[in-house]
Amino acid sequence: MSRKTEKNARNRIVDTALDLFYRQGYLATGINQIISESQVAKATFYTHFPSKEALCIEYLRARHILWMGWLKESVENEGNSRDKLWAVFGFLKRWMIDSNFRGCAFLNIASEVPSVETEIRNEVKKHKNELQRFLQNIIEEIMGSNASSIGLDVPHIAKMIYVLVEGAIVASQNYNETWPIESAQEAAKILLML
Amino acid sequence: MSRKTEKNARNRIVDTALDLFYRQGYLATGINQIISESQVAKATFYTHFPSKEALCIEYLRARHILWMGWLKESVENEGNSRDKLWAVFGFLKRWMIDSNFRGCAFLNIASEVPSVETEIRNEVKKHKNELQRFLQNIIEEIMGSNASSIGLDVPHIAKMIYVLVEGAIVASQNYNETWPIESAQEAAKILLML
Amino acid sequence: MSRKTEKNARNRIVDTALDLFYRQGYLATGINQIISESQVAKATFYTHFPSKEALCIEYLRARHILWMGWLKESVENEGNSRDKLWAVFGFLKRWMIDSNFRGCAFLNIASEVPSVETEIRNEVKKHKNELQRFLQNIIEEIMGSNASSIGLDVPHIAKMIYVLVEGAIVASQNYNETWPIESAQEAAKILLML
Amino acid sequence: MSRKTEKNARNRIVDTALDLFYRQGYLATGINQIISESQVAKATFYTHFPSKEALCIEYLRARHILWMGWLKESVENEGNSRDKLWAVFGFLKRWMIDSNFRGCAFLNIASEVPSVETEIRNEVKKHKNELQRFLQNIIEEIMGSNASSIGLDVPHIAKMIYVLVEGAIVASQNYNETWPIESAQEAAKILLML
DNA sequence: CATGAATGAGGGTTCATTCAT
DNA sequence: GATGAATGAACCCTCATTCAT
Repeated sequence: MSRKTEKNARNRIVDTALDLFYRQGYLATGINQIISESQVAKATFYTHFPSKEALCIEYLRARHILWMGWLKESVENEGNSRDKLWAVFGFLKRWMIDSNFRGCAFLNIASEVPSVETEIRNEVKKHKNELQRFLQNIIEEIMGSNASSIGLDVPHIAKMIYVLVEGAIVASQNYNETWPIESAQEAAKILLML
Repeated sequence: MSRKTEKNARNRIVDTALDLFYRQGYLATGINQIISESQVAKATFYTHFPSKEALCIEYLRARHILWMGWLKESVENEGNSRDKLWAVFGFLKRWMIDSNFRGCAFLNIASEVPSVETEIRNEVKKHKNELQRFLQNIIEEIMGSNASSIGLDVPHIAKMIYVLVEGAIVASQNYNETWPIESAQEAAKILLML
Repeated sequence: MSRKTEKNARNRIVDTALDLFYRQGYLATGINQIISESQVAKATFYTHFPSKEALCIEYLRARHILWMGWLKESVENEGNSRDKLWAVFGFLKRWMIDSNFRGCAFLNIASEVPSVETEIRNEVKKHKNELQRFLQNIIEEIMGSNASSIGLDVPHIAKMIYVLVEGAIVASQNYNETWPIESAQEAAKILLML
Repeated sequence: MSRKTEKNARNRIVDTALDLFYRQGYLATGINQIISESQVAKATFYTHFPSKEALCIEYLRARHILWMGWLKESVENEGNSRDKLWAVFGFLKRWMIDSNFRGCAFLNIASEVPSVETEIRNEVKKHKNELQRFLQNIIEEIMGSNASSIGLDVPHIAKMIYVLVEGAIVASQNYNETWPIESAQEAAKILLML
């Protein structure tokens, strides 16, 4: 009894999308491949999802839960708040390697779907908002609630760290190497030593 | 006399690709649209380019020259080396706004083409290498050749700045806002104040 | 109510292939013509056949059944085993005339598809194997199980007759005349009179 | 100095056609491949040949000279007229093996071009006529001018041998084996032992 | 004599979606 | 809830041929 067939059709479809949309890209993945790998009839697909775009939304939501889960797991055993931040970069490195440097599912979709006013792009923003909140919480733990001596407060620093994280991901994706993540980590270290 | 029709077929095709591949994406843009907007017969396209992918290579090379030109223009009137770096961020803001926050043509293509061992992805790497060199030259001017007091040398800092720039571009693209570029600029200021 | 439209799409496609692939040739017949004469949408074709080559396989199998049916019909009313063989040549003549001397569907395809290790060429071989078996059975009936006085046994003679039949078909096809079939029949008569 | 480039354009084109039309087939070989392998510009091709079909005619004529040359060479050292006939079958075997069992260039073209009233098909017939004449001459040498005891004269027997040769070629082509040529030879032996 | 650019028509194939059952 | 058949539009690419130079 395979892992896929013991689930219902809808779950199999989403699981397949999680794999194919991420690895091959959204546009490069056809409905035919999805239904074929999901072992689902074509019409069955359309009883569960009104369109390919609807599946994409579902994909992004599932991916969000998955990835944020990985992220949170990676810090939950760290007592020290600074260690949490370093754990984030450690996670990024492991994740990029494990995913064959495919990069961020959400930024990738944003590249494929230029139109901003779409539900897809909205999901991307929601994901990045939560990533920012997550990072800001850690920064807040590190810095305390008081602003730094040179006038930089938590939200400012958090945004810089967030930008570093994004740059680390896309640069690592481009080069198939992890040094950008290490550079970002070093930069974060400096920025927080204020 | 339109700007396009006074050129020859090949140039019209590349110009159209510069527009469409960037705005709509590589996969979302069909050969049919390209030849129709280039006012060129289908077979004419294929006398100039062996495949859509070959045009993509040409597109990336033309885009590289174009964008690096913009980048270099933006700093050439700055005498001070620090001002050059701030001019870079100024350029990024203007560019993102003017391009409707479509982001980096090269990173977008890298998202659409997951396979690393392709000529396309190679062009992306080459572009980013030159961007890194450009930034490193400015950092070198700023820092001088001597390493910073806390042991960070030019290449290290340059990589951090590069990662910040990448993060600024993709985050700005995602949010359709310029604050990530400003955050990156602030972070760069701190990193270079060592 | 036309003969074609009362059947389902798949049958209409195969029927059309039976006609066009045979009359015009495999390469000279495009998918567009097939779907147009089958009254079928292009995508419908590809729900039934993964490729043009797959239809070709189907065509060869259908043609095999058809042609072997004609061949067997032509001898089934002959009591005498020698008469059966002469009936074969009689059939060849009628068939070549009725088919406008287009010749053997299988040999024609073999001429169009040089690569031997293809499923298409394999179907050709299978057809010719069965034709050989059919002829050998008749030869066996004629000669009995005992070898001829000059040492030629059934399989040897059967192969000669088979080669004669092939030569009769292609020579008749080339000249648009039936005399090669008559020459082959005469030769067979001599070979079996041993 | 390669063998091809020392010749003029026209010869290079015909040489390329001799190779490609034979190996790949007429329809499967495009003008582009021919001009590319001939190292000739497209327009140069059309200054020498009004159409692809015209090149095909030229190809068939060149092939005719080539193949008949091989055939005649194979018998010219045989003193005995019977040995000449056996030499023909010996040649067929060597030729089929050397040509990778691609078979008769003329019959192959006849399969690809069903329309009988074409110059192409006419060239095929002319070639086969000469092959028949060649065989008949040998048969005549063997049998003398007097008819056989059972009333078969030279033209009759020659046609049978011709049909056997055709069958030997196409059957050998189909199976990628030489036994049909040997079967034809054995049959010829019997037919001539009258 | 030779040429690269240009062409309309068509090649085989896949797209996301809808339908009747 | 699930299905296979059917679809029009579009996919990338190649065909044999002609043209201006």
